[in-house]
Amino acid sequence: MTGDLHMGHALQLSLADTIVRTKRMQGYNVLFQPGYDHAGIATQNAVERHLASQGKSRQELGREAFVELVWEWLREYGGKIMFQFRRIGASLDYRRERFTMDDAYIRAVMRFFVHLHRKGWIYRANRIINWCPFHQTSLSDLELQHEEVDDALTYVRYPLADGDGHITVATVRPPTILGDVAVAVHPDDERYRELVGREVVVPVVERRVPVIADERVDQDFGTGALKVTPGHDPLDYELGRDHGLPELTVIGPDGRMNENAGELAGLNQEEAETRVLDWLKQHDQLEKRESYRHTVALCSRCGSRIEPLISLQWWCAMDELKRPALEALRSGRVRYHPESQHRFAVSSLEDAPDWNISRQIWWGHQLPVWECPEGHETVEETEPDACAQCGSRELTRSTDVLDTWFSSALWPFATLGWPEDTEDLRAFYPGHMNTTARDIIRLWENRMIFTGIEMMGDVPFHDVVIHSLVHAPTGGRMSKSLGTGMNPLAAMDAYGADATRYGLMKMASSQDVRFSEGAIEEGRKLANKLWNVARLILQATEGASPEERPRTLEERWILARLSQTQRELERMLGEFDFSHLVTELYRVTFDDFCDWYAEAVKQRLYEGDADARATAVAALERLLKLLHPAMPHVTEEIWSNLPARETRLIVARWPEAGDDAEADALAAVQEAAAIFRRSGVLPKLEGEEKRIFDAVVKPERTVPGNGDASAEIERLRREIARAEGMLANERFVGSAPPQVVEAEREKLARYRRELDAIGG
RNA sequence: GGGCGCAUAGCUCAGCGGGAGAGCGCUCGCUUCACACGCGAGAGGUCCCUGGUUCGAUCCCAGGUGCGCCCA
Repeated sequence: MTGDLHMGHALQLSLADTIVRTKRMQGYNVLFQPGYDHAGIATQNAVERHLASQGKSRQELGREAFVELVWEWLREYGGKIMFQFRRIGASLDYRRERFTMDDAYIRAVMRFFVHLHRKGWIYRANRIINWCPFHQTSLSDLELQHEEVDDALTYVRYPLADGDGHITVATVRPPTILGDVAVAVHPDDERYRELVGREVVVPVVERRVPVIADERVDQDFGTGALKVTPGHDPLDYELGRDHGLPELTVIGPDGRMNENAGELAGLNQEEAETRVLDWLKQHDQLEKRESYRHTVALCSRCGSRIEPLISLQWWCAMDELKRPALEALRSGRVRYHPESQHRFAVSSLEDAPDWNISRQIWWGHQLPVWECPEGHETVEETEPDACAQCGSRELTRSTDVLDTWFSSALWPFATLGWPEDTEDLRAFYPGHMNTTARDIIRLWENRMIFTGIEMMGDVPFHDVVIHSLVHAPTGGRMSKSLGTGMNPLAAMDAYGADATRYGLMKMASSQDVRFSEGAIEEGRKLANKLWNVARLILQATEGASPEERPRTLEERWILARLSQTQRELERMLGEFDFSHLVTELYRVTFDDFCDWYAEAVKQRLYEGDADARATAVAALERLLKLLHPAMPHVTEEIWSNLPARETRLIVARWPEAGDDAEADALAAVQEAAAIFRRSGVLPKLEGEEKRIFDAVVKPERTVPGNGDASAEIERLRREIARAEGMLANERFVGSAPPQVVEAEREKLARYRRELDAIGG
């Protein structure tokens, strides 16, 4: 909400808007709805930074004042992006803007939470979670970033309790030694077999802990002996749970050593590490340190190193929710495009663990959970008068808020008035398509699907288009901090919004794509070409009314060609093949419309041929309509200069694709032009073909290219030899499909005709 | 370690069983009355490597090499 338009938005809007505009022109009742989620952590982070710059903290303000400050902040800085959406031409229904913190939306979120809680699918439990020490909140697995860092691997000797030797353990986090409750080895590991069941002494705290055996230990990591710290490592947490070990935490929510750390309590981790290493050196238990490169989890918002921590959180059980959603994916009721992303979405959902939905921040939907002094929990959509169990009136609301995605999951129907039964819901739920990037599949798409099925009884949409990730021109991730970010607003300044849309769609082909300024330049060229050919036609037709009255070959041909192209475009749109779609728009404009049709008909327009003029305006209209969904601004502007237009182009009727039998009717002329331009040999053409050839090629003023007749003869002879060779091969003629052999014979005949025509 | 994907013209990328393509860049020629953000022509490629299947492989299969992204 407080961000600027980035490449991802621009690409997504370009794709979606192209579909939306086409469907709207085709007569569908289209809803393309804008809005924002409240971006809990990101927004709170921004406001806290602002506070910090004034030397204040949210704790000083208190919760209520802080939340009010966030609202002020949003009023001041929020919503700018909606103007940027307009600028790129996204034809959203801007009157219907929604926000996940609207009162009505909050009611929907409360309804959803209470619904799941009553079903028993929301529960509270102590588990190891990802803790951001900066934001002081839990994070879901999906809100992390992973980054490679250079670290040290420390080899530490743990003496056996009975005084006979030691086990060496390798760790990247020495301070967690204080929380060790065991040392684990692999049961098959010969080196440690005899030690299983004995005890070792944990350094610094000098606690006796058992040596246990577990198959999950990686024998090849470090020394093959693993220190077990259930309080501070996810794998250790599982080991500890399965072996009935205590869960000891030594690092607190603030990232500092806690009271269990004895004399190290209160130190930050850097200080604690120094103290632990000193102790180890003094006691000759530090075997060695070696450099070690590994990936660590960071908070995707602030970059702090994530602290795995045992914490009491609210969870949403996934087993029941995901079952019908998986069924919808497997049956194709919801289909991700391309197919590879469908498989990814299915496996992501299959593997989805229970969802940590609580966050310890202030900005968001506060949980509808009230507690009485007895510790009873009352869960209601609105504040209850008394505890449901003991009737106490001293109720305190939970201080946790919900994961932003928990509320976003309701977007497809909460924005339409749910839980009220509204006309909008009946008209627009379920929707049809949704488009986003791959990393949003697990965060949002899958969650909208199971939420829609659970609350609405149907999926929220049927097609999900996963578009490419746009990378920096150098290939890596786009990143503001690396200076490799590309700004779509700058691209629009330099090339225009239509060109930017075109370029982004051109890039939307493969899974990952490098940002290419050339693609946007191509879009600008197309817009410019279109503008100029429209000028030609408007100037040369003197206000003629559009009407398709084809009298000549080039007119029958261009109308057939436009119809054929339109069918191709419709097919590509149906397959969400945007890259080929815009390429086809470029081709039909430059090659068909400008280079052939416009050149061929130009003279007749100047001469005042009424049929030619009416047909030219009509053909231009069809071209504008085909281009409009991809390039709305320039087409609308040209359209506004057209005579006798009945409406604005955005709501004009999509054309009916007509007969395209004559779509190749210019082939002979085009072939002749190619030969002439290469070789200077004038072809034998008559009647209309001759007239079109002369008008387009202008042989009297054309200096043939670098080739000459002999080069052309040479080329054709090579082709003939190749085709003859293939057809002389009995195994080819015998094994290849008949139509392939036949095609080869036809090509041979054509080459011979052409050779004959130029006198070879 | 697991998953997905990519390697084709100088660059960005299409094509994916029967003659190697586009746009940009480059070279050459065009004051053609819509457009030089233009028109026309041209040069430029062991289609990553090694095997296999096939009458035929850039395309299918196996292995290798080099990259990118996501997740442990």
